[in-house]
Amino acid sequence: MEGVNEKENEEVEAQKHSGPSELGKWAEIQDMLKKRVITEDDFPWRLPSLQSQHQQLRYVGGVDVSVSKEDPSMACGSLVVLDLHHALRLVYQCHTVLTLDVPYVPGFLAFREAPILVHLLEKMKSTASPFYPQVLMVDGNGLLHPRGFGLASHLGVLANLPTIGIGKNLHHVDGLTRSGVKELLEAEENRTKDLITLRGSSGFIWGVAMRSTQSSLKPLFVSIGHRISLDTAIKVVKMTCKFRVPEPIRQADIRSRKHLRKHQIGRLE
DNA sequence: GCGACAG
DNA sequence: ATCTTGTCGC
Repeated sequence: MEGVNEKENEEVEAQKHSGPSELGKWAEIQDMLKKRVITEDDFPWRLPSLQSQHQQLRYVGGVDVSVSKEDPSMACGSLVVLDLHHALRLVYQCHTVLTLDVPYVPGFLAFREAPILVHLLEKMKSTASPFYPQVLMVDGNGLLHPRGFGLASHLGVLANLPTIGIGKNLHHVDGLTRSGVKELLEAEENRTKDLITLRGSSGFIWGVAMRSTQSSLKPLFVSIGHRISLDTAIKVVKMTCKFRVPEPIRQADIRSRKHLRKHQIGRLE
């Protein structure tokens, strides 16, 4: 009977940023699209192995959006594809500079970034490039999200592509907190483990905290995006980690930054 | 009531 | 997210 729940708080918050009840509508859209998420392996390829007469995973994509600090309405979205068969060599990259009007609101990142990324994917698909990604890594969470539908899942459903969510920070959900996870990682029993299952107080497994490199104390937060199981997602992430951040994400990040700077200098007066 | 809150 | 060079160490 107390009408003051989290949803309403979000709506109040929304009006400060995106107009009346915007967040409520966004949450409805998320709940709707979430019904289409597939949380098991759903693709024709297999993980790379010595002998396999099946199609193998080879082209792994990564996406990122960079924003200019001096002009927060200016952004650059990037899509890169790396070749798993050739030491993660870059085989495709595409960038688009545009103005952003949608603000960043925690829990609603997709409404800010997904349209840009969908555009990049559609553009690539229309060229019939042989490098179209078999799986896409996204800088943002998948199931690890207040409503179980973060950017990686959102993009996966819209593009109908297997996606993996990669968070560099934990988004608090279901009793999981940064300090709590930090203590888990430092617990004696987990000292040497590189994977910590993120089980919330509800019992649901939201993803894993992963030490992607031996030298990295700070974990990566991996979750299912769409059309892939958590186990497979973890394996793909491990295969692409030269440094803490997996190469597809890292390359997209580096290149979108660089592209944005170049674009700004080009139109500087 | 206050704080927390992916990028 | 963004501002940013050098620097400490394997």
